[in-house]
Amino acid sequence: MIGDLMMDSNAPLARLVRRLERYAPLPAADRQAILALPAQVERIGRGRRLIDEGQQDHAVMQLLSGYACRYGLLSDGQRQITGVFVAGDVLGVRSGDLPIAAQTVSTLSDVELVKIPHTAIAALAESRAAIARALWNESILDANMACDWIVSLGRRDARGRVLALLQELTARCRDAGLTIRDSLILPLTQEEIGDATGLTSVHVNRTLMALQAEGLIDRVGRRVTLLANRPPAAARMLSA
Amino acid sequence: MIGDLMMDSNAPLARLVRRLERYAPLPAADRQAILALPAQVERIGRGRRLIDEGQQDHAVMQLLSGYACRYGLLSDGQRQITGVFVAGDVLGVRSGDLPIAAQTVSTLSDVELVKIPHTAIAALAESRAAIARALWNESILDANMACDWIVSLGRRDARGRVLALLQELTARCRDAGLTIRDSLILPLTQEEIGDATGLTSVHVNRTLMALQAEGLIDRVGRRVTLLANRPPAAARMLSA
DNA sequence: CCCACGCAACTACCTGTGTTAACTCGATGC
DNA sequence: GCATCGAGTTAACACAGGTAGTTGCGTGGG
Repeated sequence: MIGDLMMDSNAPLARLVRRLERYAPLPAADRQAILALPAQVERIGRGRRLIDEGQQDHAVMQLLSGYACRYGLLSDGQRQITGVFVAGDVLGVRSGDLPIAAQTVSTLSDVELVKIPHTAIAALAESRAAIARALWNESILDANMACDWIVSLGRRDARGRVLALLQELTARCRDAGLTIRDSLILPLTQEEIGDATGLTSVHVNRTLMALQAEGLIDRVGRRVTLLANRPPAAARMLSA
Repeated sequence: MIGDLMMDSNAPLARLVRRLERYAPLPAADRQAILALPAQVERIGRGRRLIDEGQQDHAVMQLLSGYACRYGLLSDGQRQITGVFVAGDVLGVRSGDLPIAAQTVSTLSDVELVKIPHTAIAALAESRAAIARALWNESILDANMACDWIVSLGRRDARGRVLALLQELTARCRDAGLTIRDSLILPLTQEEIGDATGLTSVHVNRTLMALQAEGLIDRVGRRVTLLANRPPAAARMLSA
C-alpha cells in the first residue's frame, strides 16, 4: 500500500535520492529502498555538535537547511575547519568497517536534517551495488575537496585563501539554490573564516576590507557578493 | 586448474588482497576473484607521472616498492603535495561514476607497481559487495588523512608541520616494514618536503637543522631518525 | 679526468601575518 | 535604561617565514 505513492518529492528522503543520483541514476528498486529507510527529521540549533571525533555510533545525516562544518583540534586548543557543509550535503558517511569518526562535525547555524541509523544504510549498501557506489562517490568527492583545500592552505596567501573559500562557498550555495547572482549570506563569522583559512580573525578582517577596497567583493552586513573571478572573458563569451 | 594453487603469497596480487583485508576479511571467492584479475607489473623511474589531473582513462595501481606523491599546481606554477604514498598503498581508486582524476600523482623514487585496468576493478566492485566496501574504505582513509593534513597546514608552524610529516612518514613506513627503530631513508628532497608542508626549501632546511640541534631528530645523509614524540610517558608504561 | 648538475647548507634582508589591545555597534536581557 | 556580550574594525609592534643570493659536496656522464 505504500509503493509508488511514497514517491512524494517533498518527503525528506527524496532529497537523499536526488543527491545520490548526482552522478549516475539508481535503479528504481534502489530508489524505493532509500525512500523506505527509517528516517527522522530533526531541528538543531547553532553551535551543536553532530558527530564527535572518536565517537562510534553515529548516524548518516543529510542537511536539509542550514550550514555545518567539520574540524580538528590541536592539543593547544587551536581549531582548524576542514570542510563546510551546505543544504543537501551528506554527513557521517562511512563504510561498515571503519567505525570511528575521524573528526568532529558541528553546526554553523540552525539546521534541519534527516537522520538515518547507520546500520540501515550499511545494509542497503551491502545488498545494492549502485547505492554503495553512490555513497563511495561521496567519500571520493570529500577527499578531492580536502585536497583542493590543502593546496590553498599550503600555497596561497591570505587573500588567495579567503577568495578561494568565498568562491567555494558561492559555488556550493549556488548548487543548493541559496544564492542570488553570486551573492550569499555568509554562514561563518570572521573568526570561523579564520579557522577555515588558517588565519586569525583580525587578519581575515584586514583581508576582507582589502578585497572590498579592490572591488573584488561587495559586502552588506553578512551578505557577500563575488564581483571578480567570474569566468574570464573568453569563457563568458561562450555562455553569453 | 588455477584455483588454490594461485594463492602463492608472492604473487603481486596477493599483496592487494592483504591490503583490502586490512579492516575486514574478504570472502574466499572474492579473494580468488582479485587474484584472477588481469594485472601487469611495471618498474618506473623517479619523477614520472602515474596519473594526470583531468585525465580520464587511468588504471588502479598498487605500489610494490618505492614512493609516490599526489599534488596540485597553482596557476603561478607553485606546487603543493597533498599526499605521500609508500609501498602497499593503492592509487587511482575511484568509483565508476567519477571518471576524472582530481590531482596528479607522480613518483618520488624508482618504483615497482601492479597495474590493473579500471574496468576490471569496477566490474568486481559492482558484483562483490565486500570488495566495493574495501575500496570505499581506501577512499575514506584518504579523506581522513587529507583532513589531518589540513589541520597541520592551517594551524601548525614550520616546526610542527615538518615534525608531523616525519611522524606520518615514519608511521607509514613502519607499517610497510621500511624502518629500523623509527629510522627511515627519506624519499623526499628538502624541496619536496617544502612542497608537502607549504614551506620553502630554505625554511625546511632551517627547521631540520633546528630539530636536530634540539635533539628531536637525528640525521645522517638522507637517513632520519625520530627521537622525540615517542608516545608520552603514560602510554609507554602501558606497552613496556 | 673534468665538467655539469642536483641537492644540502648557510647568510642577509624583507614582508606577511600574528599579537595585543583598543574602540564601535547592535542585539539581548534584566 | 543600563549592563552585557558577540561580532566587526582598526592600530602598533614583533617575528616567522619568504626571497635571493652563494658555497660546497657528491655523483654521473662524456
